[in-house]
Amino acid sequence: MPRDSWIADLHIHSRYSMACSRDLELPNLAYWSRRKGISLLGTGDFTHPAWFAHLQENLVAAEPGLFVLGSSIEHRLPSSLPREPTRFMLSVEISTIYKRDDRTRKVHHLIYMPDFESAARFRESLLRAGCNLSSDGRPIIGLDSRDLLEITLEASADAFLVPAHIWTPWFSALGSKSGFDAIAHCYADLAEHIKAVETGLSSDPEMNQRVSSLDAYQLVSNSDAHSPQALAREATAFTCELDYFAVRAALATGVGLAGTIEFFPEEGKYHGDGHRDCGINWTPAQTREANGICSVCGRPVTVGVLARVEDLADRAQPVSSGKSVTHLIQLHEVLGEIEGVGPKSKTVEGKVNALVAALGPELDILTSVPISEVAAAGGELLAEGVRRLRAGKVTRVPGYDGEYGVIRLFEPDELHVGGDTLFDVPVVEKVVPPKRTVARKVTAPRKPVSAPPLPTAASPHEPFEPMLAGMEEVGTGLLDRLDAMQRVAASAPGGPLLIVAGPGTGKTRTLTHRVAYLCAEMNVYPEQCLAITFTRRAAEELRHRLGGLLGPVAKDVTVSTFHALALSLIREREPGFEVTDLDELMPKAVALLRDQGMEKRWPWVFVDEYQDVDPYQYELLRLLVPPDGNICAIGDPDQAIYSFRGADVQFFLRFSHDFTDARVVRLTRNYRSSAPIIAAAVQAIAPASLVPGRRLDPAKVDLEAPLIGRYTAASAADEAAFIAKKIDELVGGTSHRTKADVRGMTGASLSFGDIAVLYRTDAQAAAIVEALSRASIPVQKRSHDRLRDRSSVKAVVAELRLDNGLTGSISARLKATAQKLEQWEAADLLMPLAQRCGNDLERFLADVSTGAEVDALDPRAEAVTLLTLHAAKGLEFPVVFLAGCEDGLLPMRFPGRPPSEEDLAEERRLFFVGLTRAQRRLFISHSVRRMTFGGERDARPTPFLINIDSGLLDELGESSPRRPRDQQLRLL
DNA sequence: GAGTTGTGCTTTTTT
DNA sequence: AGCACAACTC
Repeated sequence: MPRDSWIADLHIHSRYSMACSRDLELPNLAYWSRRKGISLLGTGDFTHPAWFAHLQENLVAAEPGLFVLGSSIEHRLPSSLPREPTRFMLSVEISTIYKRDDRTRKVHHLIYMPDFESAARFRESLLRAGCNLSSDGRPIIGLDSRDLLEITLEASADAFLVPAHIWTPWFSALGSKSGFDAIAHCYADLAEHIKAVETGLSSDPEMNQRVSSLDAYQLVSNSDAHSPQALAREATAFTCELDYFAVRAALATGVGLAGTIEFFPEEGKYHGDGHRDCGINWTPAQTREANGICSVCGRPVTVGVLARVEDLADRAQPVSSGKSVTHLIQLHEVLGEIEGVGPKSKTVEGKVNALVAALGPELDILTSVPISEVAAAGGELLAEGVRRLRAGKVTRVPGYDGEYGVIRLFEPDELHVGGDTLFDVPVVEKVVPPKRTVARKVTAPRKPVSAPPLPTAASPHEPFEPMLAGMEEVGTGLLDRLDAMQRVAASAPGGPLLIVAGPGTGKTRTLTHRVAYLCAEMNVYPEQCLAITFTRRAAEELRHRLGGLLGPVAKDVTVSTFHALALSLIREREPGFEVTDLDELMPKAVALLRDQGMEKRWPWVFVDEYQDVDPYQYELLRLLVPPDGNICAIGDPDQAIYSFRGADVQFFLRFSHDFTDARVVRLTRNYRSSAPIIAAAVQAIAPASLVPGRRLDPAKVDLEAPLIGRYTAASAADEAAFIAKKIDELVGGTSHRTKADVRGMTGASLSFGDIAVLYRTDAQAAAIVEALSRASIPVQKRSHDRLRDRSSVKAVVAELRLDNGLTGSISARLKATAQKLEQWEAADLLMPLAQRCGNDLERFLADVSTGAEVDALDPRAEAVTLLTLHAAKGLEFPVVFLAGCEDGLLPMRFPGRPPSEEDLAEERRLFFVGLTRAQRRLFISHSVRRMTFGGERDARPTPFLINIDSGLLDELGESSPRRPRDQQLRLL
């Protein structure tokens, strides 16, 4: 290292991070930095609320963008150390877990902020995106890396991001398990903002310099310390000014960046390949020879950093950047080896203290203190050890599969008492091939590596649907992509048509293809078609998919919710009608149509979810369609779950009676779920099915399909803990390495967004949110949050529209309105849109009303979805947890009020809906005790389980011990 | 005004 | 069930 350089360690953690020492508080960090010889330390963990407060309380501003400890720690330090206080820089490591291109990605990032205000903005953006920052100092969030970078850059123009330990297999940008093949892929269109990468403990610059795509980046090293003692075990040396902006510039250009202090890469936990549990420790060549399969357990070995580097390397030899590289092992490890005791022992601690008091900072002792002085203070053996260390003459046993490697300075017999043989034993030379570095003077910034164009995270990955070129051109093959019964339904002639579509049988697909078929091949005009749904979401989905099939003419099809349709019919007859009570809309529309005669504008009417129509909606349909008219109703009576708000499944069941000569088509081929899930669902609904001869046939045949997991919990908290643990396994571990559960996941992998937890009542959510948050698993309760967001946005917009006294740009008016209503979050959300609209209020109002605009402004983090069974209808997830499957909860029972047969049947349908949301994995859980109706009581599993063949269920453990009462009964 | 009786509670979408 | 609250009665 150049003499005038200073040392920075810009990746550490606080006491609030998982598996980190409780001693990680600012005074201790300052103390240990001084002992180690660090001038600049990252604070780590600034997104954590408690640590953020601790930082604000204890730090005072120093050089631009840097801070120092407000209180003095000089009294704790020996006088041998320079009296310069340690500077701090706001830093945090963030773990992103998300899905891109159908693969789960887990990438760690280091983020730096120049001031507390920017850091606070950054925290708020993450909170707004739905991230949980409280349970771990290193938060796990469901955002795409690219989106995280965007949020970073938005928080401050001076903020920057450095990909962390880029080679580790499980959690990094280039990791073999869940990363990318180039840094640029990871950050997509924002990749140019990445200037430096952290090489991590298991790789050193030489290894990185065999990968030409990394030439574009400065290489930095940090300790990733989980305890104060580990500070500066790796570090970066600078020669620039000691301030945030100079450091940022040095990391961007290399000017002022002197080099790095490194582990011998073999010491890293993931350097080599192997299996820790099987005792297999292989070189990449050995792994290749064994085809990657562990000779002990037969499973693929964990492929380490060295192999990954070789995979991506496009040079046989490294091309040096000219930066200094210093390989070290820590002083306490050197002393531990010499003394024959543990590196964390009291003996070693005492020796280190004495050496620091005599010679100064640990790093100086290891790198620059004259050997004679080391010998004088620490003895000949230590001096020889340090001499060998500085010469790189060490023995290396590589680390693998999470096991640290071992670096030794001496052979065991050299350390025997007597010491005579010490200098006679040949020293083991470096194992790595001699380097042939090419000197390079220029460190000017280079162009980032070119990467193939990537879909950005913002663009949804919609399934490809070919577009019909035009109305006149017959869409040959339009129906080719349907199965036999879907085709029968889609191409049926006019007249009443009822499609009984079981879950996952392609209901929307069939409906959209029918519309497209009629328009493209049967001379039906799109404007003659009316498609009615219950929810805006369903309407949007229908519109979108029709657009994909029909192209531009799709917009001529009227797609509307029942309520929107009612409103427009009323407005045509009573211009200027304002929206009063939502419940009034349907009756009023029906009354008007009844008085004024049938509405004949749409000769072709399509109704989604027909099993959920209520008497008014039914009446409206009768007024839109004559008994022999072209009505196509689609739905599934076994999914009728809305009787509590007036829906009546009888309308579905008597369709053929209401509409003459109705054709009935049944869709039974299920494309959604695995065979065991489908079998269980059919068995569960059978006793109360409203579909004669109910059947569902799995389209996928997978003999490996996992069974349905069943868990008996001791309490609601235990059930929630089970769900949290299982989710951690399913995503292959969130922080520490968990035993991954990859069953049923051929060719794909899982992330948080693929997982849903369903329950009967909203009250159940609290325990689950609590357990998942504690496990750092991001969660979102659907609908609730969104509704709140949307309503506050609406309030702001309504106020903005009303207040004519306000003048100036929309953004200025928005600001004023936000102040008035104290709706800061909503205003923040709308601000970019407002700025785009300038002074055009109409455009602003129109854009807001589409809703999609608002959604697009709010990049939501991927998260496990929590929702009620009712809210889950129409959705599907690769993994579903069905929680609280207990008698009394599902089916819901009110004490003292026995449920009617019809009530029970609807609860059973709710269970059926829940089961059929799952694609690949389904977990059913119930607790033996549960709080209900103000008291905790015993609970039995839902009686609906009785109908499911026990061979389909996989008992995942009974956490509750047999109750004492039962044991006593046995004894009697 | 104090005391009594009755009701609802879960699920939730729609301009 | 068991509580909160509204609508009764005296």
